Amino acid sequence: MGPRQRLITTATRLLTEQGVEAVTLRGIAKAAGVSHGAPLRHFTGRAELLSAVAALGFVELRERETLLPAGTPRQRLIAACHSYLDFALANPAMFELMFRRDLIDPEEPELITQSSAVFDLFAELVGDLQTDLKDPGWHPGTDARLLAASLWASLHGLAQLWLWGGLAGASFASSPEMALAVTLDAYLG
Amino acid sequence: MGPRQRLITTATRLLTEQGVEAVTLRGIAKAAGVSHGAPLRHFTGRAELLSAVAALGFVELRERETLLPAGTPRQRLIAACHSYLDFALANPAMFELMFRRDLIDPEEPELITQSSAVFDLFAELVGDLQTDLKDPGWHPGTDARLLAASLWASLHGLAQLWLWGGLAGASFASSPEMALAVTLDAYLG
DNA sequence: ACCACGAGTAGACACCGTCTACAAAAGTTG
DNA sequence: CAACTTTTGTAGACGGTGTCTACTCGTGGT
Repeated sequence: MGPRQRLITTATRLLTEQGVEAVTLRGIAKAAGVSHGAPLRHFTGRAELLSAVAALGFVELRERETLLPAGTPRQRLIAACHSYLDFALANPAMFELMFRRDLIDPEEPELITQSSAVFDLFAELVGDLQTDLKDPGWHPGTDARLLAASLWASLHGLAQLWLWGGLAGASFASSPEMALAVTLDAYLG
Repeated sequence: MGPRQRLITTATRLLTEQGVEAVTLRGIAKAAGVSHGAPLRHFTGRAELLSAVAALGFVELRERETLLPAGTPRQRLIAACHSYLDFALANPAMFELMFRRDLIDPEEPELITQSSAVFDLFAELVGDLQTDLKDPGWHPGTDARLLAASLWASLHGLAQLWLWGGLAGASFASSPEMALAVTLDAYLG
């Protein structure tokens, strides 16, 4: 494992263990046992390193959505929605980093590739349900990618607001599962 | 206007003009024409100042949702949803600050008060539609606040993902209005 | 006259990201 | 083998940031 990869894994560990505030360039260098300037030999700056970390987050998210249990298109889409929320709740720091424009570089090709792959997979599940013969009439007129974007945004907002904490005491009980059920009922009910 | 209020308005101006990255304690002090340490005479730290700014953001958001045109409960709820998205798109920096836990103090009483007020108002609109006699059968069994939280999360995710930019090229056309229409159709269709 | 207090200043400290000059190690090539 | 190049790492510096402390300067009250 080259030094570049070692820095990425060290940063990932630091991120999940100590949160997004701890992922500082000097902190990563210290945790990796190198001097504070060493990371800049392998990355043009902090944004590039953290972009690589965030890209791994999207990879992990996609793996979750790939390993869904078999079932009807409807069951698989519902499982994918749960997966998204589960991922965000299980990896709050990574989830935050993945959408923090000030920490990562949105133009990074690897990041665009991996995030697009997640969305494409999700849109595919939506399309599968739309064209399922045994489940007809589900949003027949709307573009699958537009529908997927809308549904994904709902899940994303749920995860974001839950992690934000503002709605915790106000509305949900002890987990966003209840609200997710309402959301899924609205789209799939 | 006391010095505390002047610092808040200066910070707000700096935020909307130059983005969330520009809202630094020293930058605010310079923009206000005082020395770099002066703000700490009126705020315990940066988080308290920015929390006051974010609280104003929630106040402005609530004003938007209060000044909705008259109409049926259904029309008013739809207008409120558009208002939320409009606010986020019109004030992207403020919207980002309002949900950045690392910049504000989520425990700040004023912040909790104002954000709760927005949610309460939104939940009231949801409740009005639920009990509207001319529009029966809309999610009759679910708690109004839970339903409001789910719907709000959908709007929030839409705004967040749009401002993030990842879905722009991928799915929406040139504005999130299309996706919002899909979302509203799912909940209210 | 005194003094307490609100408000501001200047300097220091510990971080941070980034840049530069330098050194060592590793691989490549004559 | 020797010389050279590339990779990798180091140490220091610079400007920026949030926060703390000591000090100053009015202003109003007793």
